[in-house]
Amino acid sequence: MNKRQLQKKRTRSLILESAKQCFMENGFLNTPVSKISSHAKIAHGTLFAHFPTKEALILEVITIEMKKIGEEIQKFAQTSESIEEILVHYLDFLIEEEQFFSVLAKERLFYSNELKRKLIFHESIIRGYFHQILEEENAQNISHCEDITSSLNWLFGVINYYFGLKESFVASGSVISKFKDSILSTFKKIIL
Amino acid sequence: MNKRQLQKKRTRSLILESAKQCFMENGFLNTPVSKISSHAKIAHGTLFAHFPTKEALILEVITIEMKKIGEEIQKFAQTSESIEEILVHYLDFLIEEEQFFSVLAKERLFYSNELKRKLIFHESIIRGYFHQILEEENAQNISHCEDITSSLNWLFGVINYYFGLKESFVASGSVISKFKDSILSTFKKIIL
DNA sequence: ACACTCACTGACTGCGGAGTCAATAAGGGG
DNA sequence: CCCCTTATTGACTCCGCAGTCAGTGAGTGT
Repeated sequence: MNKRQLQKKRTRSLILESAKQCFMENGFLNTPVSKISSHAKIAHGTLFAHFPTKEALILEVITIEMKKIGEEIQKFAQTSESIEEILVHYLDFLIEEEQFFSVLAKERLFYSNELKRKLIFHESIIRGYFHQILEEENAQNISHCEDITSSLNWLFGVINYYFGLKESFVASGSVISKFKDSILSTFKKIIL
Repeated sequence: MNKRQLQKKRTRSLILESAKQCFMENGFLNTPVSKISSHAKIAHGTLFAHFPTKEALILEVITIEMKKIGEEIQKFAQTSESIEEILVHYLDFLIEEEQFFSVLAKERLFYSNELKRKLIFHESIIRGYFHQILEEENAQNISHCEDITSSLNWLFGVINYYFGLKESFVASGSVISKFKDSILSTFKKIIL
């Protein structure tokens, strides 16, 4: 890879980093492209040489992040024995990336259909892991969850609720870590 | 009231009706003021003679709707004996006004702080009824809900989740009515 | 009948922000 | 060293939309 290609690649990842930073601070919709470019210390037009539209940039940022989650989840889905264990891991992961996810939770309902489909696709992978383990535990009589899908709706429902109203629940810091124990114990009630 | 005052009042309520209609179709944020005025068959400027800003109009529409809910809830809070009964009533009410509430659920996280506070205030009234009844049932050993507040977070969480992803869950018709039974049975598990 | 008030009109202004493009300069191939 | 390629630049265009305001005509009070 020669100097030019290297430079281009560096600029691209610089844009992606700056974008993620800005998006986490102000949300996707409230971040003008100009803010990202000034944050990355590049010209406004440069950004459009790398990404045809703002939408494409958002899509890329989210795709990258989702890929990371997918890998992370897969990792601890394989090493976790029980539904409780995998849920703990999942919540810990959300806590780590809470800034990003809370923005996502707040704005997801506004995105284009392509973006929505992408999000749903990734969420369905995560749901898949939970689903599978719950089925296994049902079979082993560890849990007795008649309707796994709707139980997971409750789970993702609260999580999104906490993310969405984060500011009402905590002045600063993580909402999920504040309610982690409560989430765990209530979810157990639902699946038992 | 003379002709003029009457006319003004009529125009005002015409605007409010049209606004609610347009908002339900396209959401608050994606409805330009021009669409509301053309729907109401009045001039663009007329709207601003009645409401100083678009924000004020949204606030008014939501306030009116919230008032209705408050009254409705109060009515059946007084006549309902058990938490299950009041929840059924509440869900039925949401089903009736689902179009409006699903838009609200999707966009609530984007509103100005004043609007958010207003929504939270109204929601807290509803929560209050549920809270009170749950405390009473706890006292009578009908339910055993250690953490009422967080149980209600789960409840409002799923409801918002279903509203937000409505289109993914049902092609047309009401999401809440589809999941009503599941919501009731799961909530019972949580509070018992 | 006359003057005045006021709801209503719609063309106009201002603004924020997405996307464009001719110009520039640095890199690479011969 | 020269010419071609290409990443970068930032001023500019375009667009949608919120909010304005001088003008109009019907309503009102005397």
